[in-house]
Amino acid sequence: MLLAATPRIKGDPTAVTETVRSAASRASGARYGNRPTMKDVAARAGVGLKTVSRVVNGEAGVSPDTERRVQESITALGFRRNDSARILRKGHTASIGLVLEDLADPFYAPLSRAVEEVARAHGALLINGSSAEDPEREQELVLALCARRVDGLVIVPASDDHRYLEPEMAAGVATVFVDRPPGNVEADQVLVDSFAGAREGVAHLIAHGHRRVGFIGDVPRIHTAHERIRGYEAAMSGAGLPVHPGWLAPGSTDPGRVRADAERMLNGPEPVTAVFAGNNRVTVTLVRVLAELDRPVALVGFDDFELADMLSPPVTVVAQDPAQLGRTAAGLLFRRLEGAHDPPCLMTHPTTLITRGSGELPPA
Amino acid sequence: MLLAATPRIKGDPTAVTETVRSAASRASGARYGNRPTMKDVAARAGVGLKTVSRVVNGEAGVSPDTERRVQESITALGFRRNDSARILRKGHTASIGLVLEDLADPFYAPLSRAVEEVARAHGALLINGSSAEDPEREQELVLALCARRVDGLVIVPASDDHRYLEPEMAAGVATVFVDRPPGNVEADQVLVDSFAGAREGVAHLIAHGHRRVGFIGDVPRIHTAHERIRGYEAAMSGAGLPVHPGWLAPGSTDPGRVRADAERMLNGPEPVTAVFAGNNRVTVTLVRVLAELDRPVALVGFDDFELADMLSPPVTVVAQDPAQLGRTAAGLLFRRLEGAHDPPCLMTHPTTLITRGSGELPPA
DNA sequence: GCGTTTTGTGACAACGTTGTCCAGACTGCT
DNA sequence: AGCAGTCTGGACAACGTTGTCACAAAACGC
Repeated sequence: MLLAATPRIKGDPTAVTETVRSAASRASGARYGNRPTMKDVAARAGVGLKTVSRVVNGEAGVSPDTERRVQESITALGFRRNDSARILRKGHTASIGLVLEDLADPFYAPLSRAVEEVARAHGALLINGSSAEDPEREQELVLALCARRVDGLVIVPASDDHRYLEPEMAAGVATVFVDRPPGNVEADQVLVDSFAGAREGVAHLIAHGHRRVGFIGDVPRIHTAHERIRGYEAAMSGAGLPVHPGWLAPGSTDPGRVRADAERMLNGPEPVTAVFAGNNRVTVTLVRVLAELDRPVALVGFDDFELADMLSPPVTVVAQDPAQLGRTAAGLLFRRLEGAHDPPCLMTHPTTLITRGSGELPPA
Repeated sequence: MLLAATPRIKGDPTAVTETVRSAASRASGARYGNRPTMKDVAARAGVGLKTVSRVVNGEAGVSPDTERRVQESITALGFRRNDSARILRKGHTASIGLVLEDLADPFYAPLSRAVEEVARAHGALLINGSSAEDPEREQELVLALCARRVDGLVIVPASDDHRYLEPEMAAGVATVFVDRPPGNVEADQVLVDSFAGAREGVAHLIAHGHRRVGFIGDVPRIHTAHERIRGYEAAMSGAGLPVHPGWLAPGSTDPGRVRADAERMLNGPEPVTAVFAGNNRVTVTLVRVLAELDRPVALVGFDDFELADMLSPPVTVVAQDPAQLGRTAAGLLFRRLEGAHDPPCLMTHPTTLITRGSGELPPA
């Protein structure tokens, strides 16, 4: 039978579809969507419901003989405990939620992985979602997770108002904010010192002789972006340098936007000799833009990224450790879940300037 | 109150911890861990339980006045429907599970994001976990997801035997395998033609004059790795070229291992003039190794990666589209969940050779 | 031999929701 | 006024599990 007539999976015009028909075509007579329950197991083993529950949960007080019968019955029926029912009964879910901007972003992916690792160590599962930097979508996701009764939440906020979380937090959902602070709510926060990091990065450029330094970063609505702008301004004014309006270009991380603004400040009336990039997305685009120029322009980027050291010139960065951020946040969360009742705390991680070459280029 | 005395979060010796005490210190009198239920809402609104259910679910048959009273009661109590109970009652969870090797791997992160996006479009949440290439951990994760009664599973297998999934699949858990085929089970599969891709990549090197081509890839236990080895061998033998035993180096993707094997085949008795890298992890390490040499060695890598075009020389790759893979797999999954009953199918995506320079270097 | 503990087991209610079914209060019609 | 039909609302059981409690049988002390 060919699948040509079945509805096409949208968006994969190239894939070749075949029908699989391998080895033993099992004639499993099991009913679809109708799983055995403890009651079924009990009936088959000729024991009471509760006895099955005891065996499944490894509780004491079951004779070896009974246990064997129950186990046999379990495997024969392919029984698996329904955790939904268990959760309903026990009141907690052994799962935590993670909401961040983009799961696929090289900055957030390690963070996510680290949170997962900590969750696993605590026997919890991780449900995660990407907010795509959309406050409404963040809220929608977070509340969906709350409805699932996750035990706790790790949030990289896209929204700047988290009052919608108040009833949830009051009801006992532990919540930790990472990378950016919450709005209008008191909760644990794990942040990076973006201000100091950006200031150090820009000061580094100034120390290498630059007086016209540009900044291209994310939209200032985002806390970290705002802090990095502040860091840039502090470094410039700290060195007694003016900031020409064309040098400061916050906006989306869309490569087109970044490129346009970069070209404007590189070819404008007061051309910059160095650029500071507000995050790894911007840095990557700037690497391309600067490579096309015929004169060297210094570059320091916020966030480290893979192969930064293999580019020419190698890229100097203000590095942060996203995995560490995730570990810290998740650690904090589980400490709360285990009953820590300290007032909400703020943990600030420092950044590290890694000099590789691009940030040490002298002004052209 | 200082937190210095509280248990330290392990592994962040550098972070600075403070206590947060901001704006309005809310004196919320809500009880902890004891959420209002529909019953509570009903009592407060002076209506029946089912009426609340109707309002919450937007069902018809509630007068505007009653609805208003119920809504008021809901917001006043901070009620949120308990989806655990709902799931138990309704029988499906509107969530799917994704198990892959490493959420943070630049190859899998976009795949994961794509699956999430499709899930979201279908109103489902995504629970995911990393198997870390450990078959036991894969099974543990998958079964935990089944116990949560996810509606479907997308799996990048680490194991080569999925008979443990039979009862689950028989019970109606839709399952799609991505990137690698399942073992001993019939199910939908979304694969990439690794064999053809690798053969094309190696043939490309041969076409540029190389006769001593090395292969460094992942452990052959992994299906894709095995296929790529086969592709390498097919290209070599297809061109009538011998394969010196030292030229074929499958193993872990650990940089140390890759570097050691690379150096062996570059400096051995029959030094290779070109290397084919079995995946993006290997390619990245090889870029570093080759950059240290004083002679040019050609390189083609399986998997595209960010900034490959900005290295010197720019890296020629056999590209696949992980996001597309994820979209296809998730699409297939939801088609099943919506009731498609075709026999299991196999969708094979082709690869694309992207020539950038490193694969077109002539033999030294 | 009796009472007393210990051990193994099961009946039953509860977790919070939704589906079914029924009842009362209207409406509009003869 | 009487009747059918519609609209609104609620009582109740069920989903599959676990905690509580009670009860029988076996094991113990005297």
